[in-house]
Amino acid sequence: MLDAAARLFIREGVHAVGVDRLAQEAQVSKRSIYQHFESKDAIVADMLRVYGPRVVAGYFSDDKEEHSPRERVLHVYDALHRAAEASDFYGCPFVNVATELRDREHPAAQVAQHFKSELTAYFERQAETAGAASPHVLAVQLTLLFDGASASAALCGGTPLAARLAAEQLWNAAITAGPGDDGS
Amino acid sequence: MLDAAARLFIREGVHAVGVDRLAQEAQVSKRSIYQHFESKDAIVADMLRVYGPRVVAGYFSDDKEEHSPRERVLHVYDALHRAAEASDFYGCPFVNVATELRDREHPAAQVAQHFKSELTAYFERQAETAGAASPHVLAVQLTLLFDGASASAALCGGTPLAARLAAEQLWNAAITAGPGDDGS
DNA sequence: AACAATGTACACAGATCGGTTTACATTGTG
DNA sequence: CACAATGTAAACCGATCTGTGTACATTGTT
Repeated sequence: MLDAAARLFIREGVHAVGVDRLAQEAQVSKRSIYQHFESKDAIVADMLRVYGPRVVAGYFSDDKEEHSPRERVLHVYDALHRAAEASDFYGCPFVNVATELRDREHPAAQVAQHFKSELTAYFERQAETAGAASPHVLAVQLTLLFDGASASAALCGGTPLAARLAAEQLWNAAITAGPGDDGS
Repeated sequence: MLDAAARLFIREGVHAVGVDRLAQEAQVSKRSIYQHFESKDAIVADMLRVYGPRVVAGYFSDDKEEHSPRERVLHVYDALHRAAEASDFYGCPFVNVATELRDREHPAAQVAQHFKSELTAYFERQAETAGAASPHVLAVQLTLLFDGASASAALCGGTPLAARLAAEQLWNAAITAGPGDDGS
C-alpha cells in the first residue's frame, strides 16, 4: 500500500493523486486505508517515513567497504547522476513533497526535513574525518548542490555532473585549507 | 488579475488554488477569466510570463551602475538571502511551478525553464567577462547553488548565506585558474 | 458452530474541481 | 436612441476531492 503511495505521490505529486486512485492502484479498498491511516496527510507522512531510508541508502556508500570520505561524498553525486538519467526521476522526493505542501509544520514536511538533515549529517561526518576547516558549512553547501542538481535535473534534464564537479572543488578547497591530515 | 494569480499560485501552489478562488481574489468574474484565458494552464503560463521578468530583475544588478562581474554574481545571492528572510518566500517560483506540474512540455514549465536559463546566461556572461576557464560550467554550478539554496530556505529556513560563500569559492577557483585578467 | 475482527464493495455526503451557459447590467460609439 | 461589446452574477455540468456509513464476505479463534 505505502509502496503504491510512494510510486504515485512521487511521480505525480501529492495533490494530483486522490485516495480513490491510491486504493485502486494498491488493490485495496478505500475503507481499509482509512482504518489504518487517519487522513491523507498521515499517508503522505508515513509513506515518506518508510520510503525515506531506502532513498538515502541509495546515496550512502556501503559501510562495509572501505572508502575515503572524499569518495563517499562524490559517490552521492555519482548516484544522483545515475538516478537522474532514469525516466522515473522527478527530483528529490523530500524536497518535492515538502515544497508542494507549503507548510513546514505538516507532519510529512517534518519527515522530509529529517531525511534532508540526515544527508547533511552524512556529509558533515565525512568532512569531519577528512579534517575540513568548517565541516558543517561544507556539509550544508554540499547539500545545496545536491538539492539544486536534483531540481534542475527534473526540470531541464542533465546537470548533475556539474554538481559533482562543483562538489569536488568545494571539497578540495575546504580540505586542503584545513589541518594536516589530507582527505584523500 | 495576473497579480492575484501570481500571489496565490506562488504562495499556495497551482493545484491548491482553484479558478473560483482566483476570480474571487482578483475581484473578477470567472466568466471574464475564461474569456481572456483559454484554460487554467494558460493562466499559469501567462502569469509566469509577466511575473518572471520582475523576479529576475530582482536578482540582476542595475546595468547603469558599474559593478564587477564578481560583484554582480554575489549580488544574486545577497538578494536571495534577503528574499528568503521575508515571510512570503516559498522558494523559486519557476522551480516550484515546474516541479508541481511534472510535465516538461507544459507551457508554464517551458516558461519556467526559459527564465531559469536566463539566470544561467547572466552568470555565464559575468564569468566570460571575468575570464573564467569554463564560463558555462561555472554558470550552471552557480545556478545549482541558487536553486538548492532557494529550495532549502523554503524547506528549513536559512542557508542562503552558505550558498553565497560556496559561490564565492567556486568563482575564485574558476577565475584565478583562468586567463590573466582578474575578475575583481 | 458461534464469534469478533478484519476486509470488501458501494453508495453517500458536502465540497470543490475546471469549464460552460444563461440572463442581465454596463459601457462607449454611431 | 440604438447597437454591439464587454463584464457581471449565478446556476449549472460532470467529475473529482477527502472522508463515512452500511451491509456483506472472509478469516482465525474458541
